[in-house]
This record gives sequence, structure tokens and C-alpha cells, in this order.
Amino acid sequence: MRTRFAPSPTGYLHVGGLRTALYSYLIAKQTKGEFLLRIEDTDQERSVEGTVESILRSLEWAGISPDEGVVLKGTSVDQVGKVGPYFQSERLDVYKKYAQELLEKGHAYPCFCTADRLAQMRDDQTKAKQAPMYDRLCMSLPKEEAAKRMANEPHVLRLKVPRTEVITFEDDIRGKLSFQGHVVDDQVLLKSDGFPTYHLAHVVDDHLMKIDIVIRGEEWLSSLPKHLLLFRYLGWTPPRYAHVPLLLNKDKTKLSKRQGSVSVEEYITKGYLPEALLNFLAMLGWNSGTTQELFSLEELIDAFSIDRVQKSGAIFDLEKLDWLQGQWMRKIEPPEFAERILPLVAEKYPDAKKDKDFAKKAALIQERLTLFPEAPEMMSFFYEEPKVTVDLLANEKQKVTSADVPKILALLTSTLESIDDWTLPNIQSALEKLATEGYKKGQILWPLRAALTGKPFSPGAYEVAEVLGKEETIKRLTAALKSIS
RNA sequence: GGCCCCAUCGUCUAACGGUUAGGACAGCGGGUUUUCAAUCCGCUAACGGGAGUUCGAUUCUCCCUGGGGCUGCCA
Repeated sequence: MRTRFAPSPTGYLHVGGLRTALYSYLIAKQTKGEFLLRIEDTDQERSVEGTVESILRSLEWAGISPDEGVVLKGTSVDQVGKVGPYFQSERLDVYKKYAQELLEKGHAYPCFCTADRLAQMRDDQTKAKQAPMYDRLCMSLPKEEAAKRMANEPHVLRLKVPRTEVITFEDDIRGKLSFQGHVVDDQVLLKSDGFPTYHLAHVVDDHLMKIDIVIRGEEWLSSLPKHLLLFRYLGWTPPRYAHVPLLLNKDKTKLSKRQGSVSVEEYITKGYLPEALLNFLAMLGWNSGTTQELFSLEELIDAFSIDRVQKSGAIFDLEKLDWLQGQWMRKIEPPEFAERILPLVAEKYPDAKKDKDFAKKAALIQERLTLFPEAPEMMSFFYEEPKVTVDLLANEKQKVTSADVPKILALLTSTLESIDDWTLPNIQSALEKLATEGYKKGQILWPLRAALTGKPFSPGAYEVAEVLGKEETIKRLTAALKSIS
């Protein structure tokens, strides 16, 4: 099947957009079809320079790049495919042609009303507790007069909605839907600047681009009857539609910027993995019917089906995203993990770049970290001398009093100094032996770990000592002893 | 206001007339552990309300209530 994602270039890719793009992509891929990207830039005022690239980059990051339409070629934007152009602003003549056809067939009419009059009209209607709708003043204009005025007056083209009809449709997610014609407004199809509105443009494009199923947000549901009418008047069979439920804020309103991060870019910079975000978004409103929680893109392609998509909105709750992030983080192969965090750590500690043991150190924090940017802080003690205080070295829970600390540090130093072959098993057995001679394990390991890292939380004492090396370990123990005396 | 859509634990959801209403996240408790994380085990927690259909409704129908979306020469 051919599916599409058709964003407006007005800002960054929204997480809700990424979800509909994902669903569209999944359907295309599981049917060995094509996933298209079309840019809906019909509102000149709202278009923002650079956002097409940004949207494409976010999609690429997520791994769901389009097969056809507007694509990224290196760092620049390109168009591929036979049914383009894929920027709506480059298809104005196409829309005009079909608008003309609608006009000739009597399904559309010109309207010369000014913005002021329309505003006044809506105001009056609202005050009279009526639904704001175009009052069809211009519909009754004689043909000749309308034609004459069209030649030299600014005007729009409106859809003539059959008021007595009931328009029904079967949505892929919602099932049977029906709308009373008399509550559907005579939608503007062609604006006075010659650009089409979304309504006309998407109908024309989805037909011409042979889209089989349109997946879009629920906010479009109420304009569906207009779209269905357009398909009919143009003599075309409408595609299937699947209106996916909205992503919601905690207060159940439509997900908005004010209440948290909504752009994919923000999640990228925060350090989320594409696997985690995609997995999370996929499960928000869809489930496989099994108890499987972790899905790779490949697995989603196999498992996804539109009829298992939920009808009700889903709150965008970050807690599960973070859990998924942790799951995917731990799935990364350790060498790759090290490679990915190296630039971040090196930014703060340039020595990391030359560090032969970097991968070994990285491995120690992998399962402790949720987001990549946490790495420098978690690895700080490898690259700077820890600041150690008695308060840190002593620990009530481990039964280490501040009076014990100097004795324990001295004992640790002499024990570790006697190790010739500095390996993890040797360190471990030496310390375990020490633990049988008076002190408890926690009483020697807590001060050791604290002295080596300067942190209340960190990887384990044995591992840290091992990777730090004998010399540095002794040095830190000595320094710790000195700093508290 | 009008129209449309929706309604199971706090959150994401399973159930397609008969279940002790299941799972996951979060929360809580515990095991493991030198800390944290990870991991393992356990616990708390839901069918919005009312009619109807039916031997039997979370499930089907209607009404109510609640929530959301739309109501632009924006998408």
C-alpha cells in the first residue's frame, strides 16, 4: 500500500506527527508498498524556513525516512517520484484545474465576502447561539455577475455542501461515521491568494499520488465529510481513512508545548534513543494483543495492524518512555555504547579520548544510565580527583563511624598494596579476606568506593579499583586519608 | 452554543456475553547487593451512572454524566 505523511513546514516534527508517520510507514512496509512524504505548504504566512530539513532529519533519526516525495539527500532536500512535485506550493495549477472543474459542475461557487463581513457574521451567529457557518450570501449571485466580478475582484471558492444529505463513512479505526449535511460549512477550497486550503489540496494530492490509506490525527474527523464530498464531486474513490486518537497532556487536553516537550528534536537532544521513542509512540494507542512490550522497528512492521489501534486519546506519560529507554539502552552492545558516549564525555574531559580503558569504564555505567547526557557526570571520577569528606567516607548504615575511617583507609591501603597482579579476582579476594578479619564487607567496601569515586552512588568498588589501576587506587586512598586528618 | 468522537487500575492497555477482570509503567514491600542502578519475587489499584436486551453483561442498545476535538481565506 502507498501511505503518506504530509506535514506543514511550520515547525519541528511533533511527537504526534512522528506517531502518525510511524503508523503510515509500518503499513507501507508490511505491505511492501511505499511511504511518501509530501509538504503541505499552502499557508504562506505560517511556513517557516528550514523546517522541512528539520522534519526530515527527525524522521531519518527515527529510521523512517520516506521512499518517495520529499527526501533528504545528504543534507539538502530533494524530491523523488513520478507523481510530484511533492511540495503543494509547486502544484498550484493542479489545484486550480480541479477547482475550476468543481465550479463548472456547480459544486463550488465564488465568494466575495470580506474578512470583516465574515467576522461580523460569525459574531452575530454566535450571539444568537447558532453554529457559525457561512450564510451563503454569495451563492445566490447570478452567474454572469459572479463571472464578471471574479475577473477583477478578490474572491475565494467555496464548496457547495448538500444540506439535506447525510454523509456516512467507514473509518478504519472508528468504524461507521455519519454527518448531517446541514451542519457542514461551505468550506473555502481556494483562497484569494490562489493557494488551495488543506481540504482541497489533500484530496487532490492523495488521489493523484495514489494513496491507499490516509492516517491522520483525530482532529480531522469533523472535516471528513467535506473531503468525502470532494472525492465524489471529482469522480474519485476516496482512500481508506484511519483517524488516530490524539496524544494528550496530563490534564487530558491535546498535547501542547506548554506542558512539556512535544518536538522530536527535544527528545533527541535529551538523549533518547530512536528505538525507545518509537517503541513508546507505537504502544501509545496500539497494542499487539500479546504481552510483548519491547518492539524494534522490524518487529513493529510485522506486528502492527491498524485495527488494533485504540479509539480513545492517550496521555503522553514520560515514565514508561524512560523505562523503555532504559531497556533499549541496555540492549546496546558495550563497544557501541562506549563509542556513543565518548564524544559527550570528551567534551567535558578531553583525556577520555586518549584513554585506552575508556570502553571498560563506559561498561561500568551502562546499566546505571538512562539518558546519554548523564554519562559525563557519571564518569567524572575517572577523569578528575574525587573530593572526599569524612561525611562521605563514614556511613551509618554500613556501620562506619568517622573514627573508623582512618583505620579502615590505612588497612585498605596496605592490603591493596600487597597485591602484585592487579586483577579483578585478586582485588576481590584480597578484600574479601580482609572482610573476614574483623570488619564487615560493607565497612571496608563503602569507604573504598567513596574514597575512589567521591560519590555516594557509583559503580562497585572492585570494578572501579581495577580499572583505575593499582597506582591510582593507592594514590586516592592516600589522598583521602590525608584530606580527613 | 452546535456537530463529531471517546469512556477498564494513577498511566498505557488485554478482554471480542460466562475470567478470582489479565499484563506493563509508576507506587509500596521484600530478595540479591559495598552504594546506586540493574535484576528477581510479592502487594495495592479499574469496568463513570441509569435503564433495556439476555439465563447471564466490562462486553450489545438507549439515555445521562464526564472528557476531548472541530466550529479560520491554519493545517
